[in-house]
Amino acid sequence: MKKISISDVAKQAGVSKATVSLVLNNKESGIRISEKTRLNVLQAAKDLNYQPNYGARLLSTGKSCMIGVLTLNENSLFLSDYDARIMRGISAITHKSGYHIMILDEEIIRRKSASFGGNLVTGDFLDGILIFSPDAKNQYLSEIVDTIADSKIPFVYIWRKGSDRPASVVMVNNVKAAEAGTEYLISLGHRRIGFVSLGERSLSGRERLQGYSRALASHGIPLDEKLIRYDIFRSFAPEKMSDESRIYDLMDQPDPPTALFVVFDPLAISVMKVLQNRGISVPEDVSVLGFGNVMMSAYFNPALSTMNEPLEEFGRHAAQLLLAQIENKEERGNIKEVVLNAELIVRESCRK
Amino acid sequence: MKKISISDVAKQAGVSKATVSLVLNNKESGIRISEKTRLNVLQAAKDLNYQPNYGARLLSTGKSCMIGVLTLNENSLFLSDYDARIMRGISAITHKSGYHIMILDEEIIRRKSASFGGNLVTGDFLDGILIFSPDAKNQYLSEIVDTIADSKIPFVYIWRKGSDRPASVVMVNNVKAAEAGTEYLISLGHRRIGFVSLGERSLSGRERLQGYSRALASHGIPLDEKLIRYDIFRSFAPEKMSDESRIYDLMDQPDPPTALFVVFDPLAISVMKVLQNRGISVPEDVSVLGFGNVMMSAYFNPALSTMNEPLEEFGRHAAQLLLAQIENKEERGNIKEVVLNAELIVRESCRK
DNA sequence: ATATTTAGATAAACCGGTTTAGCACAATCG
DNA sequence: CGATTGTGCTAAACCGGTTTATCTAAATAT
Repeated sequence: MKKISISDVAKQAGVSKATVSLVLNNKESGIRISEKTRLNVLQAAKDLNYQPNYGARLLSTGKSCMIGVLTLNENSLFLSDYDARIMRGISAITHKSGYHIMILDEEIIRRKSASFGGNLVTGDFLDGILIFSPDAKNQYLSEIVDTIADSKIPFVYIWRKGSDRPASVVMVNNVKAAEAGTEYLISLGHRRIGFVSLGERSLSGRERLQGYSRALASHGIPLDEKLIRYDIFRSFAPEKMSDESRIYDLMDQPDPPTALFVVFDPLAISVMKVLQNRGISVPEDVSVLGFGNVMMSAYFNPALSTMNEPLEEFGRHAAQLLLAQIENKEERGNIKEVVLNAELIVRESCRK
Repeated sequence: MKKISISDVAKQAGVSKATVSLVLNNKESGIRISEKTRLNVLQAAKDLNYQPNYGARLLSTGKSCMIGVLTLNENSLFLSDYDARIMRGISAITHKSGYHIMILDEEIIRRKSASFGGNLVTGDFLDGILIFSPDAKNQYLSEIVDTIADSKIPFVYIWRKGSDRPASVVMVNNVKAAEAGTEYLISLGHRRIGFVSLGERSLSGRERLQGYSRALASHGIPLDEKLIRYDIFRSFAPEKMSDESRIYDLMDQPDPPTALFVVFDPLAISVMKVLQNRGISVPEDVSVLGFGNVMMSAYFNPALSTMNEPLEEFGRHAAQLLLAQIENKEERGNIKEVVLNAELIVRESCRK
């Protein structure tokens, strides 16, 4: 039982391949087809349950209707619901326009092998690419972006401009969000506010520090280096965490913070857990504000108040920017920046 | 600047297209190429930075080296790190073999549209499909599986056999795992053990109930219906949760449970949170055992003891089964069942 | 009645690979 | 030395669509 091809349909309908193709794609090209023939072809296609061959169409049109989503955080895309929310935004848009999504990783792009379907990027397969820029400078990124840019496939950055190659980008205003978060803590009456960050290489961590500083400054609160901590745990995954001492150290100071602004929710939760186990209760003894609004933040006890990044919207914007480029080729090079704001979600972890 | 095609390489090397193709794919076919020509072609390909066109190759070989991952839980694949772990297992295997992964959803498969790249399944694009069977009977599933099966694309089920159409499947032994978990609670000295499940339609919930019952039976503990709860919250997402009364109700009985076996980690965490807020502490007053080992279980305070499903392994097995079918076409129809065991992870939520 | 336009359909080229039958020539054999 | 075998390569068909220049017949204009 062979697959039905367009010729089969043509034969069945008593017309040519060309006619079938024209009818099935019914573009408003100059070419006109009589209603009778049209229905005839449609019927034949239906009778035979004809489905166009993807490869053939790809070859002749050069359009795969496929966009790639690239992440460089090894294995980390989808590691949390965080990325998943972005993906949902992306797929909402792409699916509506008839595009499919492919997951890419560094390895896929760099694979040079001519065999095995070749390289999706250089093989001119993908119609566009969404790049999740890593939070820290990544040695491979610019190399990979070069490959992509050279192949002329349109792409857009998510999170930040990830390389010198110009392209549209959608990002959060980290400074502003951190400022707003800090303002919130200040409005609650806190003046000794700790700042707990990821590694020093984290770009978003740095930006958020700026926002934090700015908020303090605008309320005349001096910035106290002793309240700032980077890389508090070697890893904040509870299974691997080892050095809780560095959070004790923060709290055991003479004039300890009454509130903590932690730059990433999972880290904030780890911190809360360490505090609780030390007998310091949240929010009674110390308030904790997170950033990111990861799923588990709502589940934790106390539920973590946090800055919510509008991730679905993120994905939607990114997809829209990309599709616009794919569809109006003229507009290429017309790069745009979309900056979204994070909003405070008040739950249970801040008080006073 | 047009893309380099195989003809360009042929011209450059002064040989025919056929020769170039033969060299580049260097199969051990009967056809032999002299070393001199081989190097010559290779050099030309390199000089021109030739990359084979994906669509052309797909058309002529019929192999896309692309496998689809289908989920029917609307928007729920990747909703948690849970699925992400399976994905990691899958991609570990598929990437090694040079396959790419595509995310599918119900909508993509059912889309009949001939335009827009057509239907990936019926368009004969995918080399194989992995189906995440939903936990409850799904009205669309069998319809979709029919489409897939009819198209002759090999597929394998993940979680359970999701339709009448035969195919290999990889699953957890829910009964055994629940039995082991319950045994653990019994070994801790508990005799009044509550069982908290998802909706009654949840298949895994039912299987786990069986295991629970079996463990009780084998220790001569009578099954007490009053200790069993389904659908305890309308939704266990904290933001939407409303009726905490039903968990109070469980604990307020004359002879309340001293331990709770909850069939899914996020639910277990919600339960713990409600208990804590009621002043019932875990594990001091009541032990809680979960199932699934979701990421946040390790983060919660107390860290949730739970039955860990070997999800990466799951993904790996599924991918292997699928690739085997794709590659040895003879072996089709040779369906296999892989049943994996969940293992207990002891953390902080059970005591006594 | 003839010239021109137009509607409707198609033949054929094309996309860029893979695959196979067969060719030309060299090497080996009887 | 003719016959056979083997080596190295290629021409050409094929995969299944899309696209465009062209053709025919009917409709309209002159």
